[in-house]
Amino acid sequence: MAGRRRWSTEEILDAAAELLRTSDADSFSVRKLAAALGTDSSSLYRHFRSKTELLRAVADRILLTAMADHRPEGDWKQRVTALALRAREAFGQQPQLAAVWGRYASGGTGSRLAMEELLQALRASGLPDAEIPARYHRIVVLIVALISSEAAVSSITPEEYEQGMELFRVAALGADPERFPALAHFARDVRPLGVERGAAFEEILAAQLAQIEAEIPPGPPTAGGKG
Amino acid sequence: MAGRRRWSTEEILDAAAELLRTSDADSFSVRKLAAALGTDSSSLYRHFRSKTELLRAVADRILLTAMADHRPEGDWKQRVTALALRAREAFGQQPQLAAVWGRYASGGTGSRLAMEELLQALRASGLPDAEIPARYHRIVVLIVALISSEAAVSSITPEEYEQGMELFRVAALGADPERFPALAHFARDVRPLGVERGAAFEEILAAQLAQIEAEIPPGPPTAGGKG
DNA sequence: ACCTGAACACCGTTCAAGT
DNA sequence: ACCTGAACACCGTTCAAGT
Repeated sequence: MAGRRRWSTEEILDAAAELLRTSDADSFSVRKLAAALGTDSSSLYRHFRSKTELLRAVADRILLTAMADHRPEGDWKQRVTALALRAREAFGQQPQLAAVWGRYASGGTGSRLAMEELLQALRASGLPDAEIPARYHRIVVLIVALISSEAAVSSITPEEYEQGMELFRVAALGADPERFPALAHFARDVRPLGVERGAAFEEILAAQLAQIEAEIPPGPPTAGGKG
Repeated sequence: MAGRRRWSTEEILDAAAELLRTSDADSFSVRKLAAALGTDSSSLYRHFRSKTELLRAVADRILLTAMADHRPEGDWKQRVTALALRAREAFGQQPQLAAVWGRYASGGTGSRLAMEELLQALRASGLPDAEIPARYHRIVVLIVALISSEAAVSSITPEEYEQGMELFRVAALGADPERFPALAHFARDVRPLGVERGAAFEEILAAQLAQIEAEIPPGPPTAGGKG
């Protein structure tokens, strides 16, 4: 096994995923990946046209892993929520992948599994087929935005975090009550981005799903009730 | 005027904003900014501790410009929507700034103006003061996520866009109907991220605001009616 | 035919040496 | 006292020259 020289595309993706998982913040690079594989960065360009293409493939792999053992449960809203939380967890501490995924989507098998589950959940909602693509699009835009934004915020360094908190404190607590009456009034209660974000994610998604539910025309209930 | 050697922080911010507005996608760099000013990049580090700090200051300036002539109109939901659309327009084609803003927020005067207007709008909604900070946070998280995500998606190059579209087409149109029945069924109707995003932004925000409105306790209507 | 060392054209940031 | 040229430690990507 030692001194191996040839690497399959699969092995490269695995190594990249591993490096992304274990390395700090934004420190992933093609050169470091090559070094971890004991080869030169130039040889990786035989497998991928660019760093983006490589990261896109890794992102799909992450999604695939997250979706592989996913079993839908509950009503359609619970299914969409569970799907979103899975994706969120998968990309949680991998801001670079979340950013790539957020910009280009992934477009592989992982992506297919996620698309399929979301579409199935929407079909189970009772929405007519004609209404589903627009709602699907809205949900995807929302989930991708929330996940990639959250990952970006979570990846700032402690120093950057402190700097941001300080700026926020100055902006809020130092606001002139004459010019900024509402801000001065709530200065001690408002929180900056990135603090206690967890709940916001689910609340925002729930509001979107509730809105879609309100648009469902009355009809026979779908199967799944207890009695 | 020619041959000037000293630059104020203000002038540097203006030059940076100008360079960001006119340069392509991700091509902004400290070195290019220094070159545009006719100086060396090292001299800029007297004014800013890091590139992030510089960009954060420029982002706040963008927000300040967008908010300076903003006059609130309509009911609280219209005010929040107008605010969100202003910010969206301001950061629209400046993905680097949107990314920095999305990660750290800006924390200057522009930020204050935006915070103030959002808080005032929420107060006008009839929500009790105690409920406002949590709703405020939800709205901020949502708007920042949508704007920075949209900017990121909009900044991909034409080649990357085509690559992404091709991946999406393969994933959707090539899906095996046995394994991916819903995806195969909707293959021609679903759209990838970044296509016709405009409507989704407003729909998602509207759903969130409707949800918040539903949480408002009954009370005397606020002023503003016609008759 | 396949692979890769070395190079190209960049980065952000620092600091010793200059004026 | 102030400024900055040159350097440090990196990037992603290409391609001629090697085996």
